[in-house]
Amino acid sequence: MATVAYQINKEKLEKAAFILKTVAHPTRLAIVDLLSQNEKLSVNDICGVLGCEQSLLSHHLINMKLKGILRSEKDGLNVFYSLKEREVMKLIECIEHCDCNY
Amino acid sequence: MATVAYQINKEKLEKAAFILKTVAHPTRLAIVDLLSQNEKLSVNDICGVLGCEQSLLSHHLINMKLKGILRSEKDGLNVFYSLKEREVMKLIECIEHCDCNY
DNA sequence: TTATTATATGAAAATACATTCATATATTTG
DNA sequence: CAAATATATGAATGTATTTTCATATAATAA
Repeated sequence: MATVAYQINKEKLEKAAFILKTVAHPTRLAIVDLLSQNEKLSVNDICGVLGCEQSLLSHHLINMKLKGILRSEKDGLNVFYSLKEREVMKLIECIEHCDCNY
Repeated sequence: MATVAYQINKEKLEKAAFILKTVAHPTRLAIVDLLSQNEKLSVNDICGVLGCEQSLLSHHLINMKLKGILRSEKDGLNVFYSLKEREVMKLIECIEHCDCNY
């Protein structure tokens, strides 16, 4: 075996995997996509557009917020979510250029 | 609720999620990273570098190959894997610029 | 103050994914 | 051909993630 130079930061990869995992779900990707096109949206807005069950959507949103991808602000009855980490938008674009099997 | 323009291709997002999921794992990310720095490596090479159990590594590699991210070629006793879809390298870089919670 | 609406919460059930282990196959070497 | 080496396979197990459901909370409106 050739000696393989390997200087990858293991922590870095674990962090990357952690974030990727959060986004690697059709509904959550759709949320990112939606929020990249709309400054902020209420849970209900998103619910309506995605046709996702309210409680399930809440779980997703809270999870994404917890992981630092989204932020939220309350306004009366509504809670508006927005992209906190706009970098993740690029993931979708990046993947689009892939020519993997599906 | 404001009418939200939503013209996202659902299929596109499902495909993206599918690929992201494949890569969203520390070991598999490390494999991508390794193979972005080395044209091709045998299972054994990777095993040695990552300190990953052979059978588990095989599972990962075959899975990634199945999903079109890697390719493999046999040479005697060895099987060499290489990146088929080099675009995925960019995912790691992209994520690095994120400032999410971890 | 009761009803309504929007969102969150938590536990349970369902599903998917990762890991291990024992073993198979295929190739090379003595 | 037997032994050794590299890789693959598949079933069993363990673990994590997703979904559902019933219900709670909080804000507003009647």
